[in-house]
Amino acid sequence: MENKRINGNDLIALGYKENHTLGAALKINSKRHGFTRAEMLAKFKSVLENPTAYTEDIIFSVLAEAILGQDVVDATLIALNEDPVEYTIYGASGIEAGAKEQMKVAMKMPVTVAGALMPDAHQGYGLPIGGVLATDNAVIPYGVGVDIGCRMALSIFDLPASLLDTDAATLKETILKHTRFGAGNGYLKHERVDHAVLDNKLFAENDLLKSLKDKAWTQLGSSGGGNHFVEFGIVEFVEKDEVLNVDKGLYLGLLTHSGSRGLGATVAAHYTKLAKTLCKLPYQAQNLAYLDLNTMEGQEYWLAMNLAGDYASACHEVIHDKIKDALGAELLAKIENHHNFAWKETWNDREVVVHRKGATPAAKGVMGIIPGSMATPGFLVRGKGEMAAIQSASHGAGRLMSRTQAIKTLSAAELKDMLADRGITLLGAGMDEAPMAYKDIHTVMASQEELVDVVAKFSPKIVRMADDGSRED
DNA sequence: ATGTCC
Repeated sequence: MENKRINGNDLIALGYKENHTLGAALKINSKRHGFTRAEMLAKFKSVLENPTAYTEDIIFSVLAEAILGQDVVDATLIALNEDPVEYTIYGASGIEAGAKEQMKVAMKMPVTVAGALMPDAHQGYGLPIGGVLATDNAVIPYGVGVDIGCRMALSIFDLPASLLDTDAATLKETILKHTRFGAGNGYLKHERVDHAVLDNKLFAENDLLKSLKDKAWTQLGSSGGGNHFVEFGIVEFVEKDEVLNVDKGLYLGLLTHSGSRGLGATVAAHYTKLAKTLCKLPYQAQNLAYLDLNTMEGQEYWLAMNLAGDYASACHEVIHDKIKDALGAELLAKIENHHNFAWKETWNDREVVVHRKGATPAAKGVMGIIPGSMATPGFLVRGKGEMAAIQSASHGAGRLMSRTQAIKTLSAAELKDMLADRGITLLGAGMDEAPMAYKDIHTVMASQEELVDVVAKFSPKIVRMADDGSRED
């Protein structure tokens, strides 16, 4: 406690305003410069009270200048509205305060038309994960998320789910052979496959994308890390679905979760930085910097975002095709959806840009997939087109604890027992992906009954994720 | 999420 790191709240308590001076002070504090916490707090108080005395100070001049100029700078910033637009929260009691605070800031943005918070929401950069935001002709790179086009795909095969018992070894080998995980990982030249997405003319027209094309090729059909997975499981239809034309029964399914790999990450980083230089917002809203779609930069991002989305889709397609061919299976149905993306949609008779950052599109009749965790079911759903939710639903159960907290507190033995108990084979994965680190999917689903109907249940049985070394097999 | 800071 004595030497605890000084944070924004400590500075606000000293009288600092929540603007760029806070950032300048925290940046200085990050080095501490040999001062104790108490000495540093006294310094910060003194600089705030008499900034002119510090304009030549080797450490504090940057802060002093920021304080002296703050009124001028604040006047040049794009102002937030005083009153946030009202928005609906689903499953509010299970959502951390930080996510709601972030949403409130987003609702004060001058371009904001409407918003909604999904029941799996938690804090992110700018817009919370599980946040849906409709804007007027503007796109927020951090409203889409850093993994542009992160998405789900489910293949339902014409094979009985009993193969998971009778042919488990073959299925396990098939996943291991045809998937690749880990940050930065991809395929060697002779292992690569081709896909029409690589012929997109943007790879020749946009300099940034040109520089990323080769990496995109090497990573085509790979899965990456974090919460991404490829898994076999049981697809359960309790009754026939007339639209999909799938009979009641238990089928072998392949479910994948991944995004646009290095390509999307680089696009996101580039345009977030660009948006921040073009769109100067108050401190609390800096990560919500937006690009006007009537500008060249806005158009460029829109096209690059769509390419990253197509690329993410292609990655899933490659994985599903390889595995379907290896099994010699036929497809009964295939369902897929982005859950980190922005779309032009009509909301209450108005054209808006809908950002879904960790949210499943759920327009009336639109199908989507909401995964649980490695050891809990996911759901094939059909949207109800609820306008209060901007036609969206959650993109999963949502994290209950941070990755670091999960690795520090959860028991690997407990996870092992749970997997054995449920008959689940886990390949790779770290403790941060243990089911105990996630909210209860059933509670989350109950919170969004107005948003989606459940069509089928998916129970994971053979799960592959990136290995981060925090768990022994 | 991301070769986890060009």
